[in-house]
Amino acid sequence: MEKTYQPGAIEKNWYENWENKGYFAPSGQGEPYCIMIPPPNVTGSLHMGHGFQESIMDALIRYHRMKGCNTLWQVGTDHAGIATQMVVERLLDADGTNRHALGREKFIERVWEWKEESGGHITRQLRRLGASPDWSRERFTMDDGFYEAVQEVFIRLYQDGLIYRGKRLVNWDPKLHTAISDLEVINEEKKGHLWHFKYPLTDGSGHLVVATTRPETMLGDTAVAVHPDDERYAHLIGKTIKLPLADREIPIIADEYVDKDFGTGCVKITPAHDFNDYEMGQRHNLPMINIFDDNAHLNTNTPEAYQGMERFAARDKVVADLDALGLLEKVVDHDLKVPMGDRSGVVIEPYLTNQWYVKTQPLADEAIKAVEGGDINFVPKQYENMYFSWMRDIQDWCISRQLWWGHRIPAWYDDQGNVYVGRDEQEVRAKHQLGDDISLKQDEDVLDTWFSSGLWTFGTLGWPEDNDFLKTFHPSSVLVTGFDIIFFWVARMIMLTLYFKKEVPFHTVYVHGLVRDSQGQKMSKSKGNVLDPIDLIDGIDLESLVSKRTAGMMLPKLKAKIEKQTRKEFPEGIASYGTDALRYTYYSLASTGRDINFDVGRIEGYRNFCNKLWNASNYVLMNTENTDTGADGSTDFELSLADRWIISRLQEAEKAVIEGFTTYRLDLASQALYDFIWKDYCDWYLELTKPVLWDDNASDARKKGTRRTLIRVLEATLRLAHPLMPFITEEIWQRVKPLAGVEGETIMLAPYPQPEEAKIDSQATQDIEWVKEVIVGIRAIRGEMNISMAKQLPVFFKNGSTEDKRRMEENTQFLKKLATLENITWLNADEEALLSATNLVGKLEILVPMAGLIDKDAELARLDKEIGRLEKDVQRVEGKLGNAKFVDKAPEDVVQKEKDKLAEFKDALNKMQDQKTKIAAL
RNA sequence: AGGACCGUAGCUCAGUUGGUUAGAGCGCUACCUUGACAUGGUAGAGGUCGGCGGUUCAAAUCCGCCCGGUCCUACCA
Repeated sequence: MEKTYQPGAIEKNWYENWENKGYFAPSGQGEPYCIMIPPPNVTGSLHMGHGFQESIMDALIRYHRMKGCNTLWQVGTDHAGIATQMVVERLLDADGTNRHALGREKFIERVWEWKEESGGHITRQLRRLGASPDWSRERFTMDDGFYEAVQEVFIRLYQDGLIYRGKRLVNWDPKLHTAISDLEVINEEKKGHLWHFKYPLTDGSGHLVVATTRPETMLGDTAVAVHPDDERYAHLIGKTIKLPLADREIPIIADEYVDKDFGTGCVKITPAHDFNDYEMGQRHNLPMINIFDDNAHLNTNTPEAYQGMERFAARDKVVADLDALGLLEKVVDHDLKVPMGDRSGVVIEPYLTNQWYVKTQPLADEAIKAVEGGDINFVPKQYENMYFSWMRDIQDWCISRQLWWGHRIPAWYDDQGNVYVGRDEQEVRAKHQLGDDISLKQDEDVLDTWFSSGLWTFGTLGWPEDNDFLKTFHPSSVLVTGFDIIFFWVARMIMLTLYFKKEVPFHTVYVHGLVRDSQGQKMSKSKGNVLDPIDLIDGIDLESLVSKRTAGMMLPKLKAKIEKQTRKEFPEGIASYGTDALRYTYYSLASTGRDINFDVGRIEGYRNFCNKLWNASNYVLMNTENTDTGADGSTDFELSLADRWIISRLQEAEKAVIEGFTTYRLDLASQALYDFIWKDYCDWYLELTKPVLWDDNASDARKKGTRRTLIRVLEATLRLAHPLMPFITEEIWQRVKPLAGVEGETIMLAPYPQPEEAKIDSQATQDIEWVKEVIVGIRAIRGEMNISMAKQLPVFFKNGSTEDKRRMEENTQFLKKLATLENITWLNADEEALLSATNLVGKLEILVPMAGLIDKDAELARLDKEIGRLEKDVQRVEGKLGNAKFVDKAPEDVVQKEKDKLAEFKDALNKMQDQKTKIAAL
């Protein structure tokens, strides 16, 4: 084996081997276990959040596969309507053309071309993470088969009266020229103004003052509203306003929505350009005057002077014009939230358009019941509240998008504007007896991408066709996802799946946190704090990292800042840590749904952990290869105390890791495994094997027992660790398996370890704990007295029990080797010891003679420290026991424990004080 | 405004149904190249568990209030 662990050298080979051999496919046997990947955006590349999510899924999948489940991990990507269309439009732009010049058909061809070239990027990266999905079943939301499912769902929902078309106010993106959902609108806090305008009353009796943050919309005002109980304005209700500039007469109405205490208490109402005003407009039957075109430029419903103006230019002009008329009362600074398009970054307009909607209430009712009734469980549980609160206040879902890339809506219109929904034009004609003389035109719009991803769990399995895969793997077992798409996706999957499949899409939703940088900042390109998981795996030099982080940066100032920050944080660039270390870091931080702050210091620690495992395995192989390890099943071996102990500890480690998997606490699983490998197996057990293997007098049976245990515990540990660190465990396991008497082509398909109660040996555990305490006690004296580890010491044991004596006799060789002892002498009660430095293991005194080794003052200082500590302990416990209430009310065993403790502390204190007296008298 | 989550060592994080001396990794200090590993070993320093109250024999843990942070939802035009 290589002297140090070299991840790059093994990962690629093993991955190709696994994939080529088809190990990722379901076995066809055992209990079904299925995860559907949340389809990453096809335009995307793998970021830290994906890395985290995929690593979690892969661990769960590998764990269940090894447990013998019929395991399917279905992978795929999402066509991402807006994002993909934007990417390709940018390419066209660079070529000096655009989609309109190309035409719809050619444009879509171009998108497909692009998808073929670039769409594999993210799946290639997924492979680098060691992900083990069934690649043969990879799906894309625009696949033919999937399209059938999407179409079917649309048609059935339409037939069932759950899809309708309507003219409503939507979130309009004036740059992308499409409706977008509420969830794609980000409300940003902005500093703005509140303009106060005087609106003259028609009867000439004066004016009232309205306040607005959006002056340009006044051109579309169709009322002014006041609160019905507002005495200041009661006399105005029913009168009318002469709307300036637009020169229209509009009513003054009363509505409880108005807040008397805000601004002047008078609100201008623009039903076509504000969601609240829209509702008020409906309540009062107000006309809706749309003042914008698709670009949010002013249209012909506005006075000629404004027509064609861009919305913000129009704002300035409205303000100036009103000011010129003496109608601008004042302008005050005002903080407000501005709706911004998530993708386009421009201000979103509430805009009246014809759109398709899903009537969500009936679907939501069922979806709520599924979670309330426990058919679906969220982990952690608190996310259920988030889900409920959204579901209970759900709005109808606008599913049409004015894009070209996506699932085109299967609806046709005749010249009269009648709409016909069906699979294709022929079907529509046949069904509605429309002759060839009637021209039909398909709806230009496509469906919201989330409409198709809502069918992901069953659509990917071949629905509407009813096949074996669908029967076996649906509902899926668990959905692993971030909380940020619970509304976008999780909720919609639950609604649509319940409606069409009459069953839930998944039983458990495991919600993980967001990956942030080590400071808790969100990773973003503009902050320049993005880490690429692949760079953590392969490493990257500083210059490449800097140019990567600043690529495409337009602002020189920002670019310089990011460069500086990057050079400071990674002066040496990023080292190559390997996939397993990256994955382990994710797991160690994957506690209950909270965000994780990714600190490069952690990954370095886990790279070291991989190296530790590598080198420990090297030691094991060196000592077992070409020897008899009992691989043939022979039983002529004998287990040492250390062997029994490590086997026992292995059972407990297995329990803890399995517990971590079943409760989705991969941080606890990884911690338990880490501690077992490093602290139990490497720090103690490997050291404890040396006195046996290197002892010429040890029996063959005992040596064989030790070698057998070394290799078998390692073999089981590798299987235990495999779901978390697939590559290194496979590499080592291949060498270990013949020596452990294990068959199998790959660790991936080897059985997962099962703890056996019978192998838990508390006697061995207690004995080894004693051995460890003795060794640590001696080392502590050595460490504090600056005695070299190389110096062999004589030690004396005094005041020990018969149990101590037995343990000493049985473990002399362990103690001598691990504490570097010259000899151990047991002193009977009546024997006087040499003047010594002392440590206690229970009542047993461990004595290291001072002669020539230990300075009197140093030992006195050490004793003082120890005595001080014990005095505090005694004081604390005495205080507790002196409290009558504690003694009366606390449970018996707790009180007894305190009493035992006190006795122990007092005994230790006495012994230490005696020592001090003796040494001080010197 | 409402809600959720978080605040534990210099940093990143664990801490189960309240009950040993509150733990880990990184970093730090001292010593050590000993025959798996310096990506290592041994020993050690470092915490009034955000603050104040309360419940309890006993609170990092349960309850209330406050402070600080993150996020979500809804927003007053």
